[in-house]
Amino acid sequence: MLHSPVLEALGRRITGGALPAGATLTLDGIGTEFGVSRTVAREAMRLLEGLGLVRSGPRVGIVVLPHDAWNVLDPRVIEWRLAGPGRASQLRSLTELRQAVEPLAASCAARGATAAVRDELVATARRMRELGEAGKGDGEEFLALDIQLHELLLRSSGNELFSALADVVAVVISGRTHLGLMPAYPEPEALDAHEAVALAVARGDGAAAEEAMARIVREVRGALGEGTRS
Amino acid sequence: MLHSPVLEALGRRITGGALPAGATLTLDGIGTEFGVSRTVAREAMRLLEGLGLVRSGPRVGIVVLPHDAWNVLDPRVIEWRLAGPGRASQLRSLTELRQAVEPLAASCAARGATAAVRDELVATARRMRELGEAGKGDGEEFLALDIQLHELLLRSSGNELFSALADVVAVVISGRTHLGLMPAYPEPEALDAHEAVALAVARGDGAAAEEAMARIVREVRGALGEGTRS
DNA sequence: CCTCACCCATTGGTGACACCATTGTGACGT
DNA sequence: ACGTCACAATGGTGTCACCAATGGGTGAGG
Repeated sequence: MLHSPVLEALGRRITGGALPAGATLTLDGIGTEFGVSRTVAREAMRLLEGLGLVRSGPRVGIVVLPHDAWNVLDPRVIEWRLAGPGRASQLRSLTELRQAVEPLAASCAARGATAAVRDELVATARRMRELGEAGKGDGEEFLALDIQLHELLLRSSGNELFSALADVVAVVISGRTHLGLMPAYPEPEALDAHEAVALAVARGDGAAAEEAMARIVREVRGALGEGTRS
Repeated sequence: MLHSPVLEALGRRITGGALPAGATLTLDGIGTEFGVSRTVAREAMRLLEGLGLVRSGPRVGIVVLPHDAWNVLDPRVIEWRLAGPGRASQLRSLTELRQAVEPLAASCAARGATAAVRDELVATARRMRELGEAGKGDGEEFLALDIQLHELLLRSSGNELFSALADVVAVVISGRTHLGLMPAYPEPEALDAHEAVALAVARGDGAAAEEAMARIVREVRGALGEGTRS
């Protein structure tokens, strides 16, 4: 897979704004810049076209499209934008999406999760409380548990569209701690809410799970929304 | 653009289940079947790979991946699955996603929409009521208005991720009437709810907009959830 | 029966080529 | 001076023939 370098570089360059909408590229240009043949440049370009980042036509070359034509829900586009400038804005959009999706996903999981998943959820929440109360709320282990809990919920929702967001949510959560936005001692309410979700799902109480998850996401949103009012 | 036929055909075949997970293809096979060169077969295959439908490697050919590896949020995948068997299940998943996203989007739109959009929303809702009470709830014009209202809301939410779902929601809505699931005389509650959303957004009342939109989507879900209990 | 090395089918990547749509330019006429 | 039309340059689209790399099946050997 030799496109990776080309695709990655171009994708990041476009989503990062280094190549603004309306900028044009040529296959030969790409080929010579990356020291790669026309064919692989073409394939990378096709992928970019599939992501809605560019449009190509004879005589005009490869034109960068405005951001409202992008497939902003594609994991690759999300990752690129999360890595470039505008990371904060992207994080807010994603958190808003989480706010919409995760409560309902939790409610669905309360109806559809297997017994094994229910057990794992409460065990995870319990472990999170232990670590949090030990002042390790900003550590890798706490992060891994946090991700695991949310991923378990989304994947057990019985809705493949929610499951598809699990990776994205994982990236968002890890982004928050790696950006140093997590306190060593998490808010007790956050710990309570995580445990409440797990327990509600375990006993099949969809409404309670939904409400507790809504509390979690609201807290997350408040934590990173400070100062960046749109 | 010669990949379109190949990409479309293969995509539909895979998402439709005609090519089950584990099935293998070869570039030469694709080329001869569609009367196309290896290069374009390769590019079509790259696109499919980008959608998570297949994986390709030397000596192994192109293998179809299980459905949990698919980019189920990609508009093309959604369209293909909506056209094939499993349309009903896909429709339920999408409606669940709408249930999660649209209420929050309406709430955001109440804060962010322009004056022009607010006016257009109430005009659209009013026109829907007229048509609905005239017994044209299953017609093309009513459908167009319904789509317009939801699209305006999503696009005015100020969240690009919600905006990206506008096309999908449009397809879902149109799918419902084209499948003959819309009554000529819509439920009065549905008409009321649409108007309530428009008015709430117009006066900037996010909570009311959210609540009214939740009513709409709940009604939709009930309408197509009958009989297909999972 | 298990292990391991080898073979070869099939993708990955390259370069050269013909084709054609689009666009910009310039000539021509009014 | 301005509009129209035709032509040529540009750069993507599709094809072909070729070589390199890889990895799974196969068969020999323990």
